[in-house]
Amino acid sequence: MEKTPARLRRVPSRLLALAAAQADRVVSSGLAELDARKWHYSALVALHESGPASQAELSDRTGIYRSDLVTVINELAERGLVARTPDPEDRRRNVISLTEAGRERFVRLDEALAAMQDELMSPLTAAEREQLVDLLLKLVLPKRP
Amino acid sequence: MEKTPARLRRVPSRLLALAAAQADRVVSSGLAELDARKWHYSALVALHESGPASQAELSDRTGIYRSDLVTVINELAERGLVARTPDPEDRRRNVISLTEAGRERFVRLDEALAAMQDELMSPLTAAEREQLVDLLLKLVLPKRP
DNA sequence: CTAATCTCAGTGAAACTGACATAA
DNA sequence: CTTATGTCAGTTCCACTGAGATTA
Repeated sequence: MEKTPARLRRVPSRLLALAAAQADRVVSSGLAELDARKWHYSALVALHESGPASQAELSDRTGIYRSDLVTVINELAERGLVARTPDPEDRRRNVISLTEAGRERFVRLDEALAAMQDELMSPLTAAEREQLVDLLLKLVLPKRP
Repeated sequence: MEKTPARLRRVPSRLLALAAAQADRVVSSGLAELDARKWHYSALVALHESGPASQAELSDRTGIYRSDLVTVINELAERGLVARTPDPEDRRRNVISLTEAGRERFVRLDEALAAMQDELMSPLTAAEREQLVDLLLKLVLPKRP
């Protein structure tokens, strides 16, 4: 990958893919050491921030597909981090809620995640990091008419 | 994905993943309409810019794994865009070279790719696009002491 | 002997899609 | 009737590993 053709070097989509892959490696391997995965963290954050929710609602909040969410919740429940209880008001639904262990887990993962972000952003100054985040947000956010 | 938890909203690794996925969708689907894939383009660029090469060398220049490169070259050769000829000087090697059709193809894809980059960077001004590219390069480039 | 090159087979994860039973 | 929910099965693609055959 060293003699990258000049024409490719500044292609945005390629740079985004490279940077994302790099970031993903750091984060995924960091979380793996803690017996967790990205989606575990996403789900825990959503539950921590907005409280118990149905799986469909969680899917909305995290961007995880409903079908994949089943597995994530299974894994979190196995570890005793969330509880899955039927919703008495709508018997199609499960209500997913954080357990006490889940709350502690969230704090632990949150710290670890912050450290990983620092690590992978280390080539940038604080101002540059903010710039990058702002630019990415502009790219990612749905356009407003 | 609308009520994203505040804590997740500005996490760099997440934003990179989202932006990269978005870019990848645009580019992949755009190339698919032209019966091509990202790697096809990468290989064609490398060949166009630095001339014929062994597969190992191409792997270095494009970042495509040697094992995956086999398939890419197969696909390009099927379409008559590259020629795979044994290297007389080292009979372990294949020399991959662009055909005339490959050169034309490259030009076509190059134009299409540029248009797609414009499309996906459309939320940003020209200055912002440069900023973003520079920041990503800093993130991605191997550190020099 | 070892090392490099190409090839093939296969793994593991991510990002989907489709279909189904149950219940509203 | 239709729609929503949770679940399961399965597809496609990517990034990567490992091993074997050939040749240096």
